[in-house]
Amino acid sequence: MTTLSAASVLEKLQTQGFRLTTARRGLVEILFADDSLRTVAELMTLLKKKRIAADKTTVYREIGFLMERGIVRDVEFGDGQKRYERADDHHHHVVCAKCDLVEDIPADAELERLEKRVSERTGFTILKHSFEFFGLCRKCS
Amino acid sequence: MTTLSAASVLEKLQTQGFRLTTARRGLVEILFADDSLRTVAELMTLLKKKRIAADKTTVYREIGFLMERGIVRDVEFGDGQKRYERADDHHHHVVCAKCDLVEDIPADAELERLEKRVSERTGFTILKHSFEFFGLCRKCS
DNA sequence: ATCTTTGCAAAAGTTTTGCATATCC
DNA sequence: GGATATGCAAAACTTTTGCAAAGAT
Repeated sequence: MTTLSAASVLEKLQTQGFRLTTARRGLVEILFADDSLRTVAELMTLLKKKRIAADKTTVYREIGFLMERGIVRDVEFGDGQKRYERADDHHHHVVCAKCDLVEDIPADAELERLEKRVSERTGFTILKHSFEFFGLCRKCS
Repeated sequence: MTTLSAASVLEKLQTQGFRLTTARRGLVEILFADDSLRTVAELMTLLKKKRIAADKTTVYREIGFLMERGIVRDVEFGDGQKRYERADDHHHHVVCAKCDLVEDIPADAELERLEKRVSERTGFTILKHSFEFFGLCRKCS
């Protein structure tokens, strides 16, 4: 699983006939700068910092566009708003119930093996999975 | 982990000074009849079948009440509405992306061991986790 | 009688849709 | 020109809140 650069994602989209608008470029750059999870509100703030004006409709639509193409994926923590992250570089999260700190869980072969186990036991063809852990971080516990 | 009956849950609540209203009784009976996941809309339909009239506010409030007491828990599949299930009898789900079939994943010691591993690796005190698998069921794949 | 629970209406919050306009190639 | 992308306003949905009334013990 290679880690993509914002530039390569954008280039590929352009090749496919899609346009490199400032909103698209900004969002891809933000989401591929690191592996953090962003709400739509956060994405809009970050776009503003880049001096990119974009309506929330545009942000929702662009995120949808990027999800349909498997570039971005969404994660839900159960607080009512979805969070988005780059879809390559697959990993999972621990969320602190007190301070909302989100950290990645280091890659774990055992974690990934589970998909096969579950497939064998249920007969489902597993396309994706979501593992989230909730607890107290080192400072809060 | 014992599997509770609706009656025992209700009895305990009564002991604690809470009232056994028809809405409370109906919701606990519905949620403890099996281990399926229910949206608020579904809960309201099921209440109606039991000839129990309850406002959606009441259902939301009652679910909140039951969650605060650890009787019910919520699970998110990412489709915008929360689903609720009995909190005892812990297990996980596979969801079919095509027909929305939800099945339980058979108990798996390896699955549960992960919580400890994650705790060790991140330093978090893990309070709960959520594992959901999405794919195609036997009929749809 | 008292504390719990309810219903109704309204509000809040996130996400989606319609449509006309603008933009890129 | 023709497809893609955008903004604005309005709608759609789920969930929450305020408050007065009703219900349970």
